Amino acid sequence: MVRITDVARDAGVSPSTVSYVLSGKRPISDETRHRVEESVRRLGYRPHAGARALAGRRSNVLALAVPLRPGIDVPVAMRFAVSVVTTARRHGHDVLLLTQDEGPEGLRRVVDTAWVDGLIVMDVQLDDPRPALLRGLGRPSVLIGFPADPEGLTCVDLDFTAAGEACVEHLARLGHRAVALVGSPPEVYVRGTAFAQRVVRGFTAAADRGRLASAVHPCEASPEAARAVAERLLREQPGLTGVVVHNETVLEPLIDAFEELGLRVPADLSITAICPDEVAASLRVPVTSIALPADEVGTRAVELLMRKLDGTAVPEATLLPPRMTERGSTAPRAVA
Amino acid sequence: MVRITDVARDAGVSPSTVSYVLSGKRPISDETRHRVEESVRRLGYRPHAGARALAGRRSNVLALAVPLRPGIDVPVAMRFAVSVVTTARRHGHDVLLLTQDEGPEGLRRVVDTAWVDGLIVMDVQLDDPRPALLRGLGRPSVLIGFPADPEGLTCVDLDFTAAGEACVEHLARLGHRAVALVGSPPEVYVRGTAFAQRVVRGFTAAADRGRLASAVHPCEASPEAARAVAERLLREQPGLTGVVVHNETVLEPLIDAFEELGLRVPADLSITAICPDEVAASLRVPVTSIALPADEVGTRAVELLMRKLDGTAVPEATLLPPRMTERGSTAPRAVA
DNA sequence: TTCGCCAATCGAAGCGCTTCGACAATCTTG
DNA sequence: CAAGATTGTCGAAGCGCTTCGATTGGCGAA
Repeated sequence: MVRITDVARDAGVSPSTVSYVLSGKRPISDETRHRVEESVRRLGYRPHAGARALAGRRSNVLALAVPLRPGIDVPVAMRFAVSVVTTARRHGHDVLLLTQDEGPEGLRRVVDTAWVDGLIVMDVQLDDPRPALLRGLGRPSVLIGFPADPEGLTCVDLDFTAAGEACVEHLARLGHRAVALVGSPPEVYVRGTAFAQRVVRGFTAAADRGRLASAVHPCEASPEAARAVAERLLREQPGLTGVVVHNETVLEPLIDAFEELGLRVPADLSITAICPDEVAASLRVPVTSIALPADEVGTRAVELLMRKLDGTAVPEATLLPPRMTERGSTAPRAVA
Repeated sequence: MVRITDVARDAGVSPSTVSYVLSGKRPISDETRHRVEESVRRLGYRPHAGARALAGRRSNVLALAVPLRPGIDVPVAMRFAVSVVTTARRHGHDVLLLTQDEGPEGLRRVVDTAWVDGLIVMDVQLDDPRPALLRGLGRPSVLIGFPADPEGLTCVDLDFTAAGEACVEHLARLGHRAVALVGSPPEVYVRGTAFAQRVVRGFTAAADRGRLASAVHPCEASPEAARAVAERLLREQPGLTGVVVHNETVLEPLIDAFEELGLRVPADLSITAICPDEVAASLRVPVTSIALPADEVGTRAVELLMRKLDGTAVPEATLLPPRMTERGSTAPRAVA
């Protein structure tokens, strides 16, 4: 193993000079710097991470807590993780992978042992125990998703309110005058993630603003429930021509139900969804949708964390703007 | 932060005694040990990971290189990663996540900086540049999958030969006398992963042994290719009643094609596959299949690595036995 | 010419831990 | 009952790096 003293001897300088060349924390003359850099290259010197962490009080490692719970969209989670790793590397950091099954204790452990400089916690739920822990941990952290009380934390997520709005506005622009939201199962609104409510809020606000008739229907994750909701929608809202779906599992059965009830998509009924692109694109009728921008969320989370590590103040909430992909499940309202 | 000297003072012993209590590397009297353990608990002492890595020349961290390349089954890869982390934790190790985009250099970096004690590399291909690198790295490593030349390396994978055999034997047991293998796209056999060939070998060997008529057909990953293969099979092998599919993307179109050609599954034709359980189970006709046992592969990889870290010799190749899940796509051969 | 100043570099002191050799104290054994 | 072996503990020396204060030499100002 090549040590800093080996480089120093090779370059004819002291170890501290080598350190300063590498860190740039003190001015070094061009000539010396070049000589040191050349020695580093030639000897293939790589600072010992443990020694560096010990002396410098910085490990250049981030912890990433990934979710396991059922209901998680695995490819999305993975894309997110990859973008975190990639961005962290660009900032000279490595990523320690934590899974849920060690529980919140795992977070405390990697902080207490000084393994990590900061933490990124994915899939934060409304009733999550981790935010409270993070507040007391004394290390910078960034959350993906919003807990019940985001006070004093840094959170990143898709702007679900804006997503709900964007769906309605898209339909309104196409001339639709009566819209409905098919949402998540009822229990999600009670104790689940905050984003469900935010979609409802955006949906309703945009509909009211545009003077569209609107209705919201939670929906269980079963084909039967989808069928029931479809029938109910047509019964209760006769002029309905636009539907927003925020429940990927019922998307397909819902479309089937509508077509069996005699409505063609998009000729008679326009549908937009908030769901992963893969789901929207792989349906029999590809659906115009807004996806969770996993790459962007990951990148932003790391960048926010880096700024916190630098001591810079960052906003508590970062909401990423929704981006809609049109896929042909929406069309201008047919004039009767 | 609580240091080892704090614990030592609290327990009335020297720091080295605390260290020996924690590591168990020297005998300590019961009485002293209990006093130290009590102090550790009360003060919430957690050894500084960097200091430990520096002094002990062991970081207790593993690197896990996850694949990104298209064609990877993400949920399977994720389950694998999770099982690696979980098992590593059980052995007191953490896991550093490496992605492909830093290239093989990333492996060298984490080894040179002494971040990791060992490496686990997923998704090893026949022409992979990493095995050569690993050989020269001077740290224990375990590969998932087999490179062209596994000499001197430790590799784990599903026993694809046995999987091919198991499929044929299952069909033979049901009375089928003529079977065909629909395999991966031709290019996979040329420069892809080694497992494709191994399936063919097992398939052929078992068929010959059981005196079944057999044929092997590579197949492109398109519905049209599936259709073409289906037609060709029926034309060239008139008595065919059993098909083994090792190509998840054409599984569905293939079944459609057979049914359109007038063959019912499983009444007229039995089908078994080697593919992820999710794929096999979610088809219109759930398919009897053999899956890659992701959890088991991950666990085994870590355990092998731990043994190498302990200096124990381990086998170069570990082949996990296939496990078949019956799902109703296979039936006894109808007697004409 | 002398003084102070700044830039560039060095030396030494730690960071918190493990480990090695030493040393009492206790226990065997002939 | 002395000599040696064993057991339990301590002190000190690092592990490889960063960082702080000190030092040096060259400079312009007095």
